[in-house]
Parts: sequence; C-alpha cells; structure tokens
Amino acid sequence: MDYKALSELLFPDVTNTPEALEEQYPPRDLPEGAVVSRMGPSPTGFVHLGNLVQGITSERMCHQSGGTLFLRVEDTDSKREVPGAIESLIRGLAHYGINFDEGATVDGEKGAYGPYKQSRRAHIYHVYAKKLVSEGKAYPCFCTEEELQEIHAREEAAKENFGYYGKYAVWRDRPMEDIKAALAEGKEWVLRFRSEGSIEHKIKFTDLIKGPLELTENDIDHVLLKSDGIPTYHFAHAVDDHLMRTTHVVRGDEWLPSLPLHIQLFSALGFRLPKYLHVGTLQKMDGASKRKLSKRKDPELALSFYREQGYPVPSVYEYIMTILNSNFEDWRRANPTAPVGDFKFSPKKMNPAGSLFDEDKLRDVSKEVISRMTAAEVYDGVLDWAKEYDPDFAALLERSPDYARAILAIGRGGKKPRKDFAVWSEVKPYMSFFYEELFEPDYTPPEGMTPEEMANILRAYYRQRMQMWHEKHTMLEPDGNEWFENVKALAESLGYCPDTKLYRQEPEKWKGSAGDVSMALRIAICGRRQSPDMYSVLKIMDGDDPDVSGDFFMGRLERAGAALGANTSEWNSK
RNA sequence: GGCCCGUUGGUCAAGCGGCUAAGACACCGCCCUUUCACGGCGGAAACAGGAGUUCGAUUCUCCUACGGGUCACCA
Repeated sequence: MDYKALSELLFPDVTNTPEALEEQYPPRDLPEGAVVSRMGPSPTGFVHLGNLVQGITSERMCHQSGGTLFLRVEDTDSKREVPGAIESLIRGLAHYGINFDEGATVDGEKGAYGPYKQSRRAHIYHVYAKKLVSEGKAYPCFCTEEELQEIHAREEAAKENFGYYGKYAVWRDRPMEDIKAALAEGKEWVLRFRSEGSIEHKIKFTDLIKGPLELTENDIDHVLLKSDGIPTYHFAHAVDDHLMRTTHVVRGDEWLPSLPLHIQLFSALGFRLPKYLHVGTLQKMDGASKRKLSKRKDPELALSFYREQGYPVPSVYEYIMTILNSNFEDWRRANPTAPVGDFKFSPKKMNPAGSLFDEDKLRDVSKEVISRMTAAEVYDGVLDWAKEYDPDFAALLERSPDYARAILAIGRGGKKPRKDFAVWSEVKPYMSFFYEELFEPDYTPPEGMTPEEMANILRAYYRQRMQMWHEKHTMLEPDGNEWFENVKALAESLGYCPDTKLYRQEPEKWKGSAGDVSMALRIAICGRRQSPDMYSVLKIMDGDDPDVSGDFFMGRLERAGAALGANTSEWNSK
C-alpha cells in the first residue's frame, strides 16, 4: 500500500507541514517549572461546579508557577452547541476570579497560539491527519452508521468487547482500489487511527493526582476526523495541546478510560506527552446512593444557583478549596485574613476519589467568610445580590447606606465576630426590624409575664428615658454598661432582681430578673425575642439617620404598649 | 459484560508498617451570656470483608463485596 499516495488522495488541498506549524507555534519562553494549562469547555450548557473545580485547579497550577492559563473552546460538535454558552462561561469564571491569560474572549480572542476555537482549526488538524495517513497510522473508513451498529450487535452476540478493532475493523487493510471506488461513489468517510495496541499489554502511567496507574492498552481504531472533517476530542486534544504547548492537562477523571488512546496518539504524532491531573468528579446523594452530579438533573450544580441563593463568591471559592486541598482549612485557620491566593495549592493534596457535595459545609464556610468581611463589604455584597433578587430591599439599603452599614457593623470585627448569615438572602430577616417597612412585630410577652406587666415595664422605661431627656438632653447613655446599669436599676425598682446569678439562687424573692426586663424591651423594640446586643441596636435607633429620625425607639415603646392594651397617652403625664 | 478508578465516623478528611486512628461540618450535653449569634469544654460516631507478607498491618499484595466512571462520527 502506498500511504503517501493515499494521503494525497484524501487530503489533496493540504500543503502545510507539521514542521511549519512547529515553527509557527514555538515552545513558550517561560521560566523553569511554569505550568501551561487550559480549560477546554464545550459550549453546550451552563457553567457548573465541575467547571469551577477544574478551573480553580488549572488556574492555581498556572498562576502559582508563573505560567499561562488559556481558554480553548471545544466546539467540535455543532449539533450540541448552545448559543451564548461561551460568553456565560467566561463571565461566570471571571466572577470567581478565574481569568485567562490568552484564548477565547467574549468578543474574539487573544494570544499567539490560536485560533482558540476548535471549529476554526480544521486546516491545522488536517496537516497532522495527512501526516498520519502518509505514515500508515491512519486510514479512511466508509462504514455507515447501520454497518457500525451491526458490528456492535455481532460483538454483543459473540460476547466480545465492543468497538472497531481487529477483525471488526473492516476498512483497516482495504486495498487502494476499494478506497478509490468508495470515494468515487461519493461515500462519506471518517479517518480512523490504526491502533498498534493490544489488550494483552498493560501500560504504566503516573497521574499527578491519582498517582501510579496501570492501564490496559487501547486496541480500538478510534475515529480521528468525523465525516465533516472536524476532529473528535481525542485528536484535537493531542494536536492542540501540543501546538499550544500545554504542560499540564487538568480534566475530569471520566477521561481516564481514554487515556491509553491519548498516549498512543501523542506517540504516533511524535509529540511529548503532557502531565495529567485527573480530578475526581463531584458526587451527590441520590436517595441512598451516591452519583455523579448531573447537569440535567441537579440544579444545584449550576453556578447560577449559588448566585441566586446569595452565596458570596469567596464562600463558594473557599468551599471548593476545602474540597480540593485537604490542608486548606488548616491554612485558613492559621491565616484568617490572608488572601486566598497566598495558599500553596498542591495537586498532591487532592483527593483521588470524587467528593460528595455538602451544602452544610458550604454554609459553615460561608458564615466564616462573611464574618471576616467589614460592614462595608457586607453591605456591598447584600446590595449587589438584592438589586437582582430583591429590589425592594435593595431600595431600602440604598436609601441610607450609612444606616445599613451601621446595622451590619454590630458585632463585627474582633476575636469573636457574629456569624448570623451564610447567604445574602438571610440578611433581610436579620435586620428587618430596623425598617418600618419590614417591621412585623410579635409582642408576645416573655415566658410567665402578663401583657399588663410587660406594658408596665415599657411605661417605666419610657418614663426613665423622658426624665433622662429632661436632665441630660439625651435618650441614651453614652456607653453600654451604663445603659444596662440603668436597666438594672429600673428592674429593681419594679421588683426584679438586678443580678441574674442572685436571682437563680432565690427566684421566689423576685418577680424575675433584669434579663426579663431587658427581654420585654427587646420584644417591644425589635418585635421579636432574638436580636443582636440591645444597646447597639438602641444606639443606631437613637442616631440622626433619616430612617430613624425623631423618637424612633420611643415610638416603638408606645406602639408595643398600645398593642398590649396600655393607655400610652398617660405615659407622658406625671 | 469488558476496562479503569475508588472504599477511614452521617458528610469532608488526616494517616503513608508500630498512634488511646487527627481535625472540620452536622448532631447531643455542659459552660459563658440580659436574648440571639459567637466562643469554650465534653460526648456519641470510622479503617467494607477475607486471606497472605511481616515480630507487627488502616497503611504492602491478592481475592470478594460494594460504589463510581467509561465503552459514539459527544465532549
């Protein structure tokens, strides 16, 4: 068989040579140890957690080593392409801090190793296809889909392995005349790889995540070029990652089974094999069993899900880091304020198996992340989220930013910051009582206290405030301790024990403790039983912000008093 | 069915021939505390099973079981 002639017959228009391409795409001039990697998404759907897991891994590997990360769009299957998918992918990843040094962009591409869309690289693949044919390493196959199905059926009946190999590889050694005849008939053909492998042989391989592996050699003559002349993933992977000078391939471990083919391909093409990192896929619980997260079945796989829920970007990022690198949490505890980029990411620390996605853990990480933010950062985060998902709340936040920030600053900073929310959507209920528009009070008195008694406490407190106003022209003590001292004094005058410990020893001697009085105030002012520190709350309500101008908390006392059946108009009189 | 990968508490996970088998989340109890949210202390909870190698196996080898992945002109 004259392979050279065959290659001319199949690719008459291809005149470029591998050598010329080598020159056009020279090895990159990068420091020793710099990692060059890529993301190769197919534009077939939404951005999901898997993309992010793989993306973060590649990104860290590259940028931590002073290397290059690029984006290559693997759009070799036009049938499945979804319009706009590339753009949403790029934006989604950028949102999570994954930025590409080169490759496809929203409005084109940048970099010297393009084109970065596989659909525009046909001329390049054909150069290598022609070379393989001329060397007898690839051949045309004219089987129709029906014939292929028939082969599969025969294999099944004979209990043999599936695939196009050995005696089932019917076009593998056809004479030139047959090929010419088929071509003359105008039959469609694909280009197949002539595998020299045998399933009797094992190959040793070391994956950077999974460690040493023993795989069975590939003996199947896989398709390299589809009948439309566009390559399959396998062929494109070999050609592209070689010409784009990829040093490390990061991909899901569902690719492991085709690794033997890829190894053969690189070898047949005379390319140096890159390093591989096969990342375990994220699992989820489905009833009683685990399974791979599926794009179709699991909405929580989409990154947009976390956005809607209101998980801050760094929360999701750090959660994924805890899954990816088992020592990340320890590092974070030791370096609570360091930027995530300072963490030394290591493929050796990656779990070789797939992890179960755990939203409880995500929530915990997120609370931690938010607790480390400043009030201003929290404000910006909530506002951003609310603008999109709760415009009414966004309007409230924007009406008086300083007021909102002051509220969010309660209990923030210091050694033991509050951890009230994991997602932005929880902020609104948390701070709702600060806004008249959102205030939905429940004036049920504290345990064991009658409405009359509670109203009585409110009246006493109200009067204490009025007196303070007359004497000092202020409604609120300058500091929290002093404030609580006054609450205790008031409590005692009403027959409540000022000291909680004392009260516990002899509860029968008192109506209750200062805590009960404080709780009555809390319920009146916040309309609920839980709130952050009362003095901090009052401090904000006593401010001069337009949102609380006037006697804001005094008004709250009166309103509660009225709701409890008191005649509040007499509160002002002697 | 073939091939491959995996299997430590409910979940995530340290461990790399000798340990009372870390830690985190969730759960439970106690403490702190004027409520809540934190924080502190403590508890329950695991090496899938069986052979072998070894003085000694969670750790190495083999077998079985289970889980997952993959067997397209999809990536």
